[in-house]
Amino acid sequence: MRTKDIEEKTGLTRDTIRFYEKENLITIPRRADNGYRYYDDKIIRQLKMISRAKALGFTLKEIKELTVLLYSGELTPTKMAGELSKKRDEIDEKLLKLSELKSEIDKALKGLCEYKDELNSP
Amino acid sequence: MRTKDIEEKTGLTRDTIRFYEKENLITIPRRADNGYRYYDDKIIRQLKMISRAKALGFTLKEIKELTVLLYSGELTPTKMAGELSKKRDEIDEKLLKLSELKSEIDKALKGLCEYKDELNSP
DNA sequence: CTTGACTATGGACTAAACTCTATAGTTTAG
DNA sequence: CTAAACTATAGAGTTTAGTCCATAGTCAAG
Repeated sequence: MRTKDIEEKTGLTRDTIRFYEKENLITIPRRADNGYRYYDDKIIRQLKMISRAKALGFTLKEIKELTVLLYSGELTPTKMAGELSKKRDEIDEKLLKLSELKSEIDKALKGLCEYKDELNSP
Repeated sequence: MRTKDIEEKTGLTRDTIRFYEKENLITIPRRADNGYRYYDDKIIRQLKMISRAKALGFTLKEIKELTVLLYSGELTPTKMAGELSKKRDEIDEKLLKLSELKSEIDKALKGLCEYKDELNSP
């Protein structure tokens, strides 16, 4: 898959993807004879994961750690297990924070309903 | 509560809090006679919410919208309900993304366990 | 062949979100 | 009282994460 296609598929711009390649966030794509990049499925998965993690407030540094863990196969299984568990904990922390935020909004919405009910009550 | 205390309570630096004040992300704190800021509970709640939302990938612009919704009391209930519902949807989207990320990590961890099991199997 | 759409590159530029600097007043503990 | 720790300010400086620019090769359709 070439650059324009992958822009569409991932929602990331060419420049952003190039930036990620330069920062070693993704596997270096193979090149055709004309110098064009070809992105295989693995890289697409990486980019989708980056896009997702970015939207969740992970820094590129953190995301890089994650992609190394998930896609590079350079770590020993023991090391990987340890690091993945840490990442999992970070995610649980964010899940908690999101739930808290959601609760706050639900509370405000509930307050609005009660306010409305008061307006409508006889 | 004065600045150093609030730094500790929120995990945000003085400069960051000042920045948020300047950007109108928080209610302007009252001042003592000596010019020192005093932060009441409402502001502490605001700062904690900002800290949380920031860690979840919301931009300061988005966070500002949220604090207006939750803390300012300037919007009509109908408008508020609409906007809060939108924010709630955004959070649900992030919850989904987090779950997907967590699944990917769990899958990798599971793969490691199975790899270990294979090593240990007779 | 031509033209427009695609691709590439390196490096300059931008925006968001702080962080630091220089200066100076106030508080607190010894 | 003294010195260190606290507070304040405005504006300059830094970091992160892209985005743009200028240039030029390649592809595809007419």
